[in-house]
Amino acid sequence: MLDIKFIRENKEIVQEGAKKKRVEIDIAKLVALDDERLKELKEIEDLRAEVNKVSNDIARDQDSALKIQLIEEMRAVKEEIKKKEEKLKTTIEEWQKIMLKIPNIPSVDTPEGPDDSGNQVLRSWGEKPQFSFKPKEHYELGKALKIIDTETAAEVSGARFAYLKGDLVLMQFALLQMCFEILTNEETLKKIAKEANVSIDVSKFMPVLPPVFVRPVVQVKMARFMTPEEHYMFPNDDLMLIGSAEHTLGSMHMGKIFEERELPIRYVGYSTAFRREAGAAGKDTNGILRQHQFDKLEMEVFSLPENSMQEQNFLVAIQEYVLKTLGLPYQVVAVCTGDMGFPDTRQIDVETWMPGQNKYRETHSADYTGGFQARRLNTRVRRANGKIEPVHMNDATVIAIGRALIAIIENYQQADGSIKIPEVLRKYMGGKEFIK
RNA sequence: GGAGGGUUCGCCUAAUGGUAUGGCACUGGUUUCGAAAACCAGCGGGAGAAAUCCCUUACAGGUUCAAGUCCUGUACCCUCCGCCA
Repeated sequence: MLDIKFIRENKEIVQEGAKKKRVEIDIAKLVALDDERLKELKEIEDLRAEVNKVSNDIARDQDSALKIQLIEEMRAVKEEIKKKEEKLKTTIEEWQKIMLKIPNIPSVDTPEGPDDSGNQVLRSWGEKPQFSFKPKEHYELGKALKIIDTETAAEVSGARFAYLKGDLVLMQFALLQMCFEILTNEETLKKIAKEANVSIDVSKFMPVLPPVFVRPVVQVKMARFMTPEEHYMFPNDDLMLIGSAEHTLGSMHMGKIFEERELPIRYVGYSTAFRREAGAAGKDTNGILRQHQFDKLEMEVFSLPENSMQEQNFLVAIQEYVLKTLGLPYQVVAVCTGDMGFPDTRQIDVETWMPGQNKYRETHSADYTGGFQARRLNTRVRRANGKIEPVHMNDATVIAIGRALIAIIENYQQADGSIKIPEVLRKYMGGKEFIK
């Protein structure tokens, strides 16, 4: 949610931002409603002030005749307040409906475009591996090696589920181990920040295992409830499954006011993500690229507004470091206005090279939402000068297991169909060199 | 799932239905060579240039001129029972 004051003072910017994001909004109507809201609020507050004052008089007053008269009067005033409150409630409801539909404004360096065709490659890293044979896709290799079984999963659970088996399972935990070591080592983080030219204080990340269920009202505050049909809903329990650890990490500090010196706060959370993939019918149906269920390690950072853009750069640098460590070629992409998330002001994706598909595929995302989510969550910071404002929030993938495994399988495949295990992972896998 | 108890500032805590108390911690200041101690001030949120006003005792309603306090519902926490990895 944007600040209503900001909206009132920057109508054109807000309108233009929404247009770039391909979202339709009616600012004029919102402002008119807001005028109404403020007027009604003022009237009610004045009446309340009167009641408060007179009630005090009643408590003090000795003259019982006067008392009875005042009580009579206040009864009438109370009726009036009630009526006005009814009206205000309707006004606020309508006001809120529009407010929730106003997207965050794209940063100035966000490229403009209608959809993912407008995304801009910022840089790329790594040599694409050369093969003396035609590289295969992950699901062919995975099936032959008996480490990915989608057929059994289809019978048991349906499409877009999989059994991961054997060494691939060990590799998942190896990846997690490796990433946790990076994110909890201050020296490594300092090195990453320095190389990326990021000038913020780095500290360790606090590891978290968050709940995978979330209340829908909280999801609304995270601005991740724009498309309810993409989530698994449990109406009997008023719960839904999270689509990312972000949803229960970002909401950890609802209603909290941080002191300036407490920030930044950095979390790394591990959870399973659940997605219905509604509207993705027929897309990426083979293998484990697009699953209803996958595990993911996610970073969530609460920071001061002036540091938060740097913070996003830091998070992207970490993503790049992870991929470099694994020896996987990638490109960093500035996601354009028409493709970026509703609450994002700047979105950076990292796409990793997938030789089997002969293209880059999204493996990481870094969402900078500014104070947009924080305003809805009411997560704020008290500055040194006493002023209170929303914190800024960043959320970014460390590693999405399914897609990382695909990248490793396809990049490290051998002529005989085996998979060479990246050296950095071997120490977590009993020293093994190949999956075969 | 059943029974009972609870929820007031970061922590603790007070409040015959009469308009949220005090302490600790914290922040700033005085003092000090510096610190500790002591003393002074601030310390739930919002609007406002300010005066001031409104809101705030888990949340949502209700009764009342007036609700932390009475009533109803919900959430969460604790204890015990049941079930359970």
